[in-house]
Amino acid sequence: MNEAALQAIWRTVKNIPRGEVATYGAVARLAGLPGRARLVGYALKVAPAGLRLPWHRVLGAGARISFPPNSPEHAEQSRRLRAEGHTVTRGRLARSPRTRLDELLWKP
DNA sequence: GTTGTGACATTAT
DNA sequence: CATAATGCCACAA
Repeated sequence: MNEAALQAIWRTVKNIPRGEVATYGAVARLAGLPGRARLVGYALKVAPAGLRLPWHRVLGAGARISFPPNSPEHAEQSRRLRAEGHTVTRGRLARSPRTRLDELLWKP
């Protein structure tokens, strides 16, 4: 197992502020694990509930929700994102054409 | 050991 | 828009 990496990922996700979001790739980079986006998905999957991670703020490339549409997880993530002021359309965060994705992403 | 799968990303068709 | 090819790697079988 790789406890250190998981810890780094969990710590990073925990630091994403309310109203901000980050991609799996970005979280991996910020955690010092460039190129290991898949590990982030795994880390979130196995994260202890007690950590209270804001997992809903982690999106796929293009600000897309990485759960199948109509899945309970997808619904839950959408709900939480909307609760933080975002507009979710067809599984993605709404962004006007002029607003680049970078503007929505968490930049520490 | 190998193989298939997956909360992924990027680039190229 | 959709696929495919790579790269990545933990895990289960």
